[in-house]
Amino acid sequence: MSKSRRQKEILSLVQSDQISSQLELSRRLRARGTNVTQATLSRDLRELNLVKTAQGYKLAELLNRSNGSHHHLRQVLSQLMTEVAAASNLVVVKTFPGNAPSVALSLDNLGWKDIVGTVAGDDTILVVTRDITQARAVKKRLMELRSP
Amino acid sequence: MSKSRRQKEILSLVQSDQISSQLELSRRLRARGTNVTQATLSRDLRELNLVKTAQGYKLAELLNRSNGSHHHLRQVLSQLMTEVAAASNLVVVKTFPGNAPSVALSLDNLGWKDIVGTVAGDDTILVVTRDITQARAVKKRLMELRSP
DNA sequence: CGCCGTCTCGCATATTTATACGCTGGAGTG
DNA sequence: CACTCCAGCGTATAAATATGCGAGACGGCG
Repeated sequence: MSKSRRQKEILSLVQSDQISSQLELSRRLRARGTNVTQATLSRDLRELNLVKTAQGYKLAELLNRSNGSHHHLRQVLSQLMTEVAAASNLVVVKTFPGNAPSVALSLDNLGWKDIVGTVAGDDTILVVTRDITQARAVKKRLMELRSP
Repeated sequence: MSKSRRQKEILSLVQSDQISSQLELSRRLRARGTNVTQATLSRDLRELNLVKTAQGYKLAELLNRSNGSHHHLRQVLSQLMTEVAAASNLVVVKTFPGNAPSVALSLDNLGWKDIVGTVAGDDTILVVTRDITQARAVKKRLMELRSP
């Protein structure tokens, strides 16, 4: 069985089931008639850009969609935000240097309907809402997020 | 030093430098005055949702952006696409069952300017282009991608 | 105060992953 | 054909990661 065929099987296995070790993957493949050692799988996984997560191996390209568990977003947010202020219909979020882009992405992913969009610099994010009231509401919720 | 302070340091370290093992992370933290064992880091990394990639530990939420190396996208595409056909201004891409969403995402990420957008079902993707000519061109390039 | 219950963490170790090395088979070349 | 290369892989093992267990810290609560 060719390398490419094997890698296809790996991708489809990994996407249908939760595989959490290379040994397990090796067993599953054997059950399907493909016989490889863990060493080869280690190499395959790197080539396919699969990463190990708490929920098994995942395609790195897909991690955002499949897995946007809010818990982690909040975890990240609470760790990286340093200040939150409202100004007119904007909320200004300060972060540790360099982390604004990550935090902004997390904010986007929260899916809050009163967040119209975000713009991130290096350590500052502008969160755009529709009006002053929404800006205050967002600020409030972000503050609560910081110290649960 | 509190757990939360330590986790903040981990996030910022991991985002500024390339850290590829927990031992290395432990050393870097020690240099900054934070002293922890590998075991604790293993737990921290899971809580922070950091995954190990060939380029070091990365925030799972960010993997798309930081790391969209086209090589891997193409690898994924070539593995999962089974058929490509053009129809009017659309390109119809067939994939292995269940893989259409992944492939569609990869197609989006290619950044081809003649791809207006994609819609994915379970094993079929509609790729929308502006006209017949673009559809043919996209089809051609996708076919080449499949067998290099 | 004394007695839980809960967190957090280190230690030791089990488990998992990566890799150095060497073999093999097929492609390309003269 | 004979020869060289090299991708691909297994074996053995090194390296890295996860975890069972218990200790200490801290906050209620009677």
